[in-house]
Amino acid sequence: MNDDFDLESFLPYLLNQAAEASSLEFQRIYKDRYGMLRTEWRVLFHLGLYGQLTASDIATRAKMHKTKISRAVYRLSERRFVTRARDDGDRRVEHLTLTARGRAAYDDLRAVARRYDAALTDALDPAEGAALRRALQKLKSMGPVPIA
Amino acid sequence: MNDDFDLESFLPYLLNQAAEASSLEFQRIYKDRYGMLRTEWRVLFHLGLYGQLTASDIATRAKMHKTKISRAVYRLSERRFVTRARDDGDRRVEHLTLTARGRAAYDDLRAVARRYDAALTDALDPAEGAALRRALQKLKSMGPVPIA
DNA sequence: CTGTAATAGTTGTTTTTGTAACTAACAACC
DNA sequence: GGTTGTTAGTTACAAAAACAACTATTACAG
Repeated sequence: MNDDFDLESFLPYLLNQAAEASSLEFQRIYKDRYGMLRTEWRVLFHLGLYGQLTASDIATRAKMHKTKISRAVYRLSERRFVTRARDDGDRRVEHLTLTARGRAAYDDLRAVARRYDAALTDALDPAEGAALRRALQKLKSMGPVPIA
Repeated sequence: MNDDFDLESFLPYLLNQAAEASSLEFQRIYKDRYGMLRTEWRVLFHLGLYGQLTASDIATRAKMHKTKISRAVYRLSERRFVTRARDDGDRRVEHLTLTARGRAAYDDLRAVARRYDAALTDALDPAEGAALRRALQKLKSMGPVPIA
């Protein structure tokens, strides 16, 4: 029944499994501590890292759909993690900023992320880890691959 | 606003982005050609690769929840990609097999997957690709990492 | 100006997933 | 043989994601 194709080393499959496994515990933390969803965590991190941004900025940077961001921002502002401020020049756009509470959550989670990343990296040979990151960067910023 | 933490190289995030990017086009193919969902494709591949299996076998191998598999099997059998046969000894278990139609779909998609994987691999240095697969295997089969 | 297109963000509806509770069949122990 | 526990798989309900249509505002072409 078997042939030469190996599902376990098919890159899209393998990547998904590794991504899922490596996200699990971190997810548990931001969920348990702050009741956040994945999208919310991402928005929080973008604001923490890059400062004031608009929803569109985040959509572009994080490659997430704007509706997901809209809802994430809604929930984050509801819980006082971010504040929204209308732009004076263009009243369609909203500038998003972390509140003190939001920044505290970000600082906390960033510290966890750092330790978590370090722990993952430790499980790999140094060269392997470096190659992994390089390869992942290439893959993620690779356009559509021409196949049949 | 910035500090030394880099979101773009945080492994869980990076892995997710790479996984998503690298799955996109393959997903489009099994969806367009056979109207399959990700779970359905996975079930199909497991049956194609390992022959007759039960839902539980697949759940164990693919680390997917049994409800997902139950629904995937339902849809696959509805569309005549797989057949279900009760076990005589133990009437709780069902043996799943690909139909001719299912095997044809599997053969087709496996060929696509092979080409797709090759194309992805080509975008990487040979050593990089090898390190990537090794690292991903380690990550996916790594237990919970002890963090704060 | 004014009508048309474009952009920022939101809302509504449909799919898909996650989780928990369920049924049916078997096992095993007394 | 009758409880109690376990396993295979399904179903029901709640949470989340995907997709499309929408409002409000700005740009801009004639």
